[in-house]
Amino acid sequence: MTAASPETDENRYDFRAIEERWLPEWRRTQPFRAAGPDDERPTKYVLDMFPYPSGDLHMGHAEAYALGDVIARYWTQRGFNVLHPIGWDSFGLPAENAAITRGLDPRGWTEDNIAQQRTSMERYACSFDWDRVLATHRPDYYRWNQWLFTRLHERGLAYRKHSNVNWCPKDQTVLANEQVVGGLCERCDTPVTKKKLNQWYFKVTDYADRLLDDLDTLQDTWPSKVIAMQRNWIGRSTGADVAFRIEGRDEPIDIYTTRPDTLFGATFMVVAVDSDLGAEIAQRADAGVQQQFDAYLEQVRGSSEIDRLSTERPKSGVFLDAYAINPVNGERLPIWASDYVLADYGHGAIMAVPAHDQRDLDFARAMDLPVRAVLDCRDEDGEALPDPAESGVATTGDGTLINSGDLDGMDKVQAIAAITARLDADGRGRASTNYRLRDWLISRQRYWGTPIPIVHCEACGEVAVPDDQLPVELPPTEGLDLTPKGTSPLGAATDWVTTTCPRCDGPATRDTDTMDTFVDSSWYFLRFLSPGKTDGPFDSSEAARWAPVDQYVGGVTHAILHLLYARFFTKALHDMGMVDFEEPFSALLNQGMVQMDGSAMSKSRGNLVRLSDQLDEFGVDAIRLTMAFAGPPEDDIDWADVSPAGSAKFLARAWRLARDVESTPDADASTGDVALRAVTHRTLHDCASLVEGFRFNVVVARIMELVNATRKAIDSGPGAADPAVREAAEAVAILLSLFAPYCSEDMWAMLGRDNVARAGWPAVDESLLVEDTVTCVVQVKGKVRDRLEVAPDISDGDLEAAAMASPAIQRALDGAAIRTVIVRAPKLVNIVPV
RNA sequence: GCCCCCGUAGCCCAAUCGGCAGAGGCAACCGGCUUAAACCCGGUUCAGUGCGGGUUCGAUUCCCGCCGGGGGCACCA
Repeated sequence: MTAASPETDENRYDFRAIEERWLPEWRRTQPFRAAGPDDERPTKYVLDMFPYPSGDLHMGHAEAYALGDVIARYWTQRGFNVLHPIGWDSFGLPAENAAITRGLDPRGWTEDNIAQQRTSMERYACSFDWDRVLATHRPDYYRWNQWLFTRLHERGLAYRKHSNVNWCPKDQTVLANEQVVGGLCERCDTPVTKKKLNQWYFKVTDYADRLLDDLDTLQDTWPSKVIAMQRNWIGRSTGADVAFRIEGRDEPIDIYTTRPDTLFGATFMVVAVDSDLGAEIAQRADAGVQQQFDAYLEQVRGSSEIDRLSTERPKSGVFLDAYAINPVNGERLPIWASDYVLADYGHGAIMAVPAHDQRDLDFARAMDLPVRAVLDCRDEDGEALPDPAESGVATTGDGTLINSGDLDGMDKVQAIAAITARLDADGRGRASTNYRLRDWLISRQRYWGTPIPIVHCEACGEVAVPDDQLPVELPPTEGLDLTPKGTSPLGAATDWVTTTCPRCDGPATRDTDTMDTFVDSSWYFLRFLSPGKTDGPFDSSEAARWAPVDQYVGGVTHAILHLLYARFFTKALHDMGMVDFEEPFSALLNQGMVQMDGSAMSKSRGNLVRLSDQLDEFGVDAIRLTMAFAGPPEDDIDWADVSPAGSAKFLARAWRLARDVESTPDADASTGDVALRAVTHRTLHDCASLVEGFRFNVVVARIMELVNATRKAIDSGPGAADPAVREAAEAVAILLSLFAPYCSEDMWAMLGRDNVARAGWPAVDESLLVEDTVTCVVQVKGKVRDRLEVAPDISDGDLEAAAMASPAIQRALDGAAIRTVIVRAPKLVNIVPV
């Protein structure tokens, strides 16, 4: 039975009363539990990116969940068994910072926020399956992070290495490459520095090609922007490795170049100052050179990442008093060390071709090194481009080879092929591919994260914690100083750190780093499928039934980080035989951000709009509707431009339709007013494809039209007792159930029915979609001169005749001879006079 | 510097094989209801699509070049 009988209602729309009526009802009935394997309906997995529980929900959440809910509720109405779960990405720095600054327990703080957010989500009428909630900070979740880590470790995909890492001096922790934005810490905007540390990595680079190539399969279902960003980020480039013999060194040095065709133009070599190679070559030189090198290295190390990133900065470097031999012409090339060559890309060394590379040219001019053009480059008019040595502008385009021995006269493509083949034959080089993408640094020197399940044993080395000893739970915070100090706070938990080796039972210590929280979110979509499973991270049969995610919804802020990592995990799991698909998210919708007066909302800007205030003032439905109606979902919404009051007014208007209906639920719609029925069925028909195309703003506009038409039918048409009016009002309730759950449920109850969310999409009567006449536009020379009402199936010939017979057309033609007549029956005729 | 997206009424936005520039809303104004106001109801005003070319019988739509806004990458050899 329904919660309250509509007769007791006041005669006007009161969103507070309506919310109070239905919220407890839904809490009790849990209408959005996903059905089990016995259910015959096709499945649909709709997933919203799970939130970080940093406080209560804000306007951004409200937008994201409103849009995700439209999709989830739509597929439910279409007869699908929908899985729409929610959880919390609950490890991370805010909890730890609250612990430090306010002395709060991170667990308690986190759980309190989760409870608050959950209450708000329920009020917001999110159609989540509340039986599947998960939170990544709970041991029953992060246990499987650890389990997965050990599987990756077994396969060599999780490894530890010493290297220069990004370091945030404020958070006192390392950062992944992806978390450094413009040389600043993504979280706190502190300039990032470099530090040499022994850290854990996931070998994402092993998957670089697949991560790049499989983007093609997402072409039609992911925003092109996100695909472009991922392509950019992976940054695959093809070229060649070339081996240069070094005087006084046994082993040659490999360099990587994308332009082997310019090999004859190499006039010096540059090694990265912070590479092992640079140090080694400097060491071979005399004390004076060494000293210069050391001083330069120190200077480079001390400069911030921002300085280093500035491309306008003058080039700097040190000559190492060493020489390389160009394999194609035997020339001696001086070797320099500089910071413009990166240690961790390619081989940390380059051949410099100043004539045809701007960076090399800048360096050559600064250090007074020779420049030799080996390409004859021309502009569009065939004029020779100025000599780079004179102009200071490198010619980086294509050109005909010159000064290149027997390669002279070739074009770029021919020369690259020829020289690569020759080097390969001589064993001095080979075709090669490089990536901008680096391995994913996952260790963090912080407390609130998943402990890395590794034990360090003097005898056995790194030993993975066996499955039966997982989870390695975080020690309590009591007695731990969580203040960032550069080493993990877990190191101070002596009892926790001290352990025995799982392999030899000897004394051992636990690894004290915790995992990047992006590990947590890389596979959570699989945990939702069997959140209570205790003998594995997820159930394979459930995965086969639901996964991959059919529709993922979230902000574009995660276009690179989270989505790339989740894709990597999925591919790794695929290779372990745990899932049978290679991409986690079949379709992706990025919603925009909610702004105020043209800029992001923030307390400091003083333009913060509080969600709870908006909900109190306008009601949940009006806010949800406003989010959907504001514009295309991927566009940003400026709250100053939209009208939640207007949405509330519209909902009241829709609600009154149901109130005014005078027929009973068994009324036969087919006997109703045909004109109104046509509008109803046309709307239902069009809205389906509009929702599937994420054109939610247009859907809302169409519902508004239907409401207007129904109102007119009641007030000045066939009247409130006509069955078509009931049919229309019911269609409005069902359509509105995607956007305004409370209002539509109340309408549905007034219409004498129960549970609008499961009402089902009404069958569209195709015969009502055919119009009996169409307005045909008749143009003379492209200008509209007349309109004709014609049958939709009129022939071209009849239509042309009708058009020519029109007095208005004859007047417009004014006796002129006719050159052509274009007929597009039944909508248009265009007559073109001579 | 390279790449991607977007410019339609005062504002948010429609116009989906190139075919009547306006579906919906906000704001403004007028009228009805009201003792009055709000609510509600009805109605009206407002752009020729950033600019310049091109293709076409016909361009908001396709092509080229600019201008303006947003975003990504950027010393990655």
